[in-house]
Amino acid sequence: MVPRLPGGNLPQADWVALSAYVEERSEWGLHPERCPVRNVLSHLGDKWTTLILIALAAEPRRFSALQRAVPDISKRMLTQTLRDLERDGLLSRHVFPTKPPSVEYRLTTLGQTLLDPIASLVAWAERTHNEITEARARFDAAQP
Amino acid sequence: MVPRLPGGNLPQADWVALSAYVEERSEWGLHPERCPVRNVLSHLGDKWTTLILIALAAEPRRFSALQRAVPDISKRMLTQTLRDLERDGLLSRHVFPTKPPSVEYRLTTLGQTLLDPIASLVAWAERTHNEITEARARFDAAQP
DNA sequence: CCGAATCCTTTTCGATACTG
DNA sequence: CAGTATCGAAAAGGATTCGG
Repeated sequence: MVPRLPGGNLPQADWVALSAYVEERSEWGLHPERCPVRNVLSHLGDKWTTLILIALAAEPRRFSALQRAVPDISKRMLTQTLRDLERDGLLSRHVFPTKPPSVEYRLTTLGQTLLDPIASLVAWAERTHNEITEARARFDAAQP
Repeated sequence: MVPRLPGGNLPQADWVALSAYVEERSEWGLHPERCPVRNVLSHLGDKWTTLILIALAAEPRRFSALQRAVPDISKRMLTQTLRDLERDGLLSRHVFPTKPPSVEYRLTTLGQTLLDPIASLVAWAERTHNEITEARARFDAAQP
């Protein structure tokens, strides 16, 4: 049994895919660990991961270049985020034995495949951020 | 000047869109607040928002139904997440004056438009989570 | 230049108890 | 049923210092 469309005007592919996903997993809901979506989202969920991936979209960059691309990240968080991404196989780290040493980070093939979903999110954000800002203002104005 | 492709085999649309985005904003980098992407991502970044949106993809649900769909969320976080989504205009809240009262949440038109990017992410997660798990194991095994 | 280590603050979240 | 209020634990993040 396919549930009815919420508004009646949404492209099918989106909600069908998502509700199918939820239905298939209804035995254990969206439980943590066993659920790949939870796993991935918890990753992209942190403050910096997606920004680093975006900064590496066009070309490999060095540590200091990444710091300039994301101006308000600390060295600590940049190091940690890069390590996590390397661990997941989304980027690779290349050390050049210059003096002083330089280190380059580049997306792996796997990492590049994530750019498509991210680009989709970014485009959505640009399209809708005015509308969202207005919605927030309305909501706050209606509050006692 | 368009930067060179990292691997040489990525579909153009993705990285072109993203690097264009970064280049355009290079004056102020990806600074917080002024940057819609930061704003949106910080939202989807939290632990529950995306899961709630997925749970509402197919049909409107009541508070308790949402708790069943996302079994490990607390009432506190469910309330808070729903409020934030309502504030952003992504879902609407409908109170039915029954006894005891029931409250239904449904995606707005704006909220529905976010399902497309989310579905893209979910699909990516399903495609790649095996590969990511293996990458993690390799990385951890290589560690002293 | 790149990053590890330490300390400390802020934010997020869960448990519990209580209300219309 | 659908929340609110309060508290404390835990995680995330920032500042600083040090080293290869």
